Amino acid sequence: MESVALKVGELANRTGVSVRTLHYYDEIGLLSPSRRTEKSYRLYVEDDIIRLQQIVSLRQIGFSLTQIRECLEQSQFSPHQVVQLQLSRLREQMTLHQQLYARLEAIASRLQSKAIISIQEFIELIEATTMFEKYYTPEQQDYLKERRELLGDERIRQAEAEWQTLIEQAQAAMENGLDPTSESVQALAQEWLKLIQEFTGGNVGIEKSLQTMYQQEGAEVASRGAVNSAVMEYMGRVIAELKSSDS
Amino acid sequence: MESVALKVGELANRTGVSVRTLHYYDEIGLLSPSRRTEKSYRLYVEDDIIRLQQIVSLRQIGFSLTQIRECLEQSQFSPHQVVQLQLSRLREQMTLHQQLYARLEAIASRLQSKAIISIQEFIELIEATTMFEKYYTPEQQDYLKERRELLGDERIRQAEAEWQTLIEQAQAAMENGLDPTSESVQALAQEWLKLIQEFTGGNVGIEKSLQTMYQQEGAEVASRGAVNSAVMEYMGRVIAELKSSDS
DNA sequence: CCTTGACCCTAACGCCGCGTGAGGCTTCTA
DNA sequence: TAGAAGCCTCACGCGGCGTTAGGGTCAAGG
Repeated sequence: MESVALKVGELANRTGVSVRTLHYYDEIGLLSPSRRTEKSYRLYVEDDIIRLQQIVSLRQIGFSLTQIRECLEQSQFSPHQVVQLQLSRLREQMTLHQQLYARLEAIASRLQSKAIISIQEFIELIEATTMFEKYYTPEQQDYLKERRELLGDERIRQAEAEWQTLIEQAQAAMENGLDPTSESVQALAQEWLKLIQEFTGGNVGIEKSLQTMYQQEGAEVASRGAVNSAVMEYMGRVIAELKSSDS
Repeated sequence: MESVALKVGELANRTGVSVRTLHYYDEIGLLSPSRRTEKSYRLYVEDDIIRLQQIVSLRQIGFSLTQIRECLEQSQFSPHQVVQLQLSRLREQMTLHQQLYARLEAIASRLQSKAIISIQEFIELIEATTMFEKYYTPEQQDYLKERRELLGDERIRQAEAEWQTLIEQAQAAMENGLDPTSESVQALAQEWLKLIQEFTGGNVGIEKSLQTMYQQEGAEVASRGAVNSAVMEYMGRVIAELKSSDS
């Protein structure tokens, strides 16, 4: 039974760890071979190999090299604690990733309804999505996602075009000083409310969140430049009129 | 309406981006302020601020600075594609994390049944866990986890002690050259099988996986040093004898 | 005996996205 | 007029190696 002593390359081949990694571990003093040849070739004896396997094992469960060092060199350390710590860190990471994933998915699904999109539009979409996260509860977000799928890309594109028209009409009405009680403006308001209804599915909570968003961020930001606050204020009056005459 | 022009600190305060980050973005040419004072203070005008917001938005959905640069500076690029790419990368990451999490959880749950544990034992536990992943299907792993919970920590500790005893007895029997058909050895084999049964719950697939593991890795590795292959071979013969006499 | 090719060595930069000083101006406030 | 606050430009540090670059060593083959 002669003593085994492997050179870096040999050890690397057997363990699947790269030569550079072994060099590095030597460099930082995590695993220095017990022996060297007279030409200073690294020679790893059995104990070194065992230590390497330990390092690899600990690396596999996501430990950093610093943690591994502490774990191997200090006799007092609690696996229980360290594993729990590792788990909680991982959980944090994972929830962050899940949030990111949800965001990306939301963006992806909305991208589908657009055929071609400019970078500017793309970024506005991202901003809108993150704004949504601020003002809608997760449940509301799920609900809205369902609604969008239910309506279909086709209808969404249509609705967006209709919005454009409605906003232009509202702007024109306001600039022409039309009375909020006038018939044509009231009809406009009805269309306006119908579109919102279609979007919210009549969900009151969502309408409230939408209102909050417009109040907090201002009409320009909330609508991403589609409408300005003057028009919103005007339409607010029109709608109030509509509702009071309604009752 | 005078032109807005913010100094770094002001911009930093308004956007929540750190001064250092703004410096860095300037350094790598991602966002260089359009103007400077004569004392070379950075002055960010409106366009710069817009660009910063775009950068922040893209960063929020996990884009690298390089990606952001490409996205902003090249007119031809497909948001659809990039988002899909990002999603698939994230999915990969997430499955890796989930695997890691499962590993850590498995280790944590087995740590519970040990009161105090040495580093060496801890590492052996890790190795055992990763070996399990190799030889058992995910379903089998779930099943075994359930079994362990069902048996309880107490019983597991007991069983491990019993194993020790059994192995010692088997070793002694072998060394004393006891005949595989002898009554005492046959009784030993029955205990042996009973313990395995308790662990596997009588699941045939799991017994097969266990066998495969012992064959592929060798008894010493598979049992983590608890038993050597000579004893395993001996007990194999004893058990074969038991089964043939059984029928 | 000499060459060739497969190894080995050390040293040092590169990655990514900044945080954190150090050392020295400028600008605002008391 | 001083001191605080804010600005500037370097430049190192992090983690875990990959990747040259430039040079020795060793066994086999011509």
